[in-house]
Amino acid sequence: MPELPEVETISRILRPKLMGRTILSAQVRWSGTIAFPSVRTFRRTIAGQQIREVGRRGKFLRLQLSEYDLLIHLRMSGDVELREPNGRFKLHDRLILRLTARGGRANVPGIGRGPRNRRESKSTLVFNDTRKFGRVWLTRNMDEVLGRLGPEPLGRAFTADWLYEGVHARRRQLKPLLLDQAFIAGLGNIYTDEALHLAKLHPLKISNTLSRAQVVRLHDAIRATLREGIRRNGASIDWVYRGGDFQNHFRVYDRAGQPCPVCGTTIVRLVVGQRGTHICPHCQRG
DNA sequence: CTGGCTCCCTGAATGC
DNA sequence: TGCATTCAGGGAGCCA
Repeated sequence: MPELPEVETISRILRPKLMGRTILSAQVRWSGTIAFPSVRTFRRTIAGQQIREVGRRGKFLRLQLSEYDLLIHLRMSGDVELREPNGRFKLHDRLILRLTARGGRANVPGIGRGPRNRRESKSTLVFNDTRKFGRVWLTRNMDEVLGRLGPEPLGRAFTADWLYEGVHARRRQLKPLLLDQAFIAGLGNIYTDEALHLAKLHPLKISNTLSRAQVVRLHDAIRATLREGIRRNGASIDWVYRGGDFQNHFRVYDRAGQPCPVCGTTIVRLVVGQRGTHICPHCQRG
């Protein structure tokens, strides 16, 4: 399931391929995909928009367009890929954007100028999402979608001091707090379990009981885990395959019954905040 | 403020 | 073998 490192990987792959291209038209194959605006308005508005920048905020993929932002949340099973148009769909394709060739000029009916150039190598940007949880927004004011997100854990604002203040301003179980996108943006189930194990902290520990040293460990662990995830191009599990390798280096996630890489104790799976949670009962004592 | 629960949805795993 | 049931998971929304 795409978390910060997976979305970052997708963003880095797409960025050089998409920059400067213009969206010719949109085909919405499942209307529920479009969170905002209406499908009708979405289709009309996005045509003719040029892709100016590709980036990420939390787990959102962001395509900065001429006048709008296209925000994509992959949730569980979403994937975005550039595909050469062959007229065929894949199962679970939800949204298809027709693009000009790299550096190509817009040729939108009613907007573009000049005759259609059939030799142009056009592409399609496809949002494929098995479980239909993913959503897409097209907005002039992205803060309406992203405004409540917490800081980027790999950004400058995310310091050990900030984290200490944050966990002590609340009284919450550690894991649900780390998963709360309004607290920190980008952590999901995998990286939270991995970071807590690296920091030797129990997921049920109450946030405002953390010592200074524990907060520093947690801060370092979050950053180290996310950086390793990005370095390995994310984790490739479920139906989303990105060529990532991090799934082969999990310390605890999805490893119940197997030995802890640190101490050899058998890893246990429990449920915390309705989420499957994996810990080493020796390294992460409550 | 906090946590628990449900819902959305599909495919893999499990049960009979 | 085949059909039915269960479960996972990100985030919104609801309730206590």
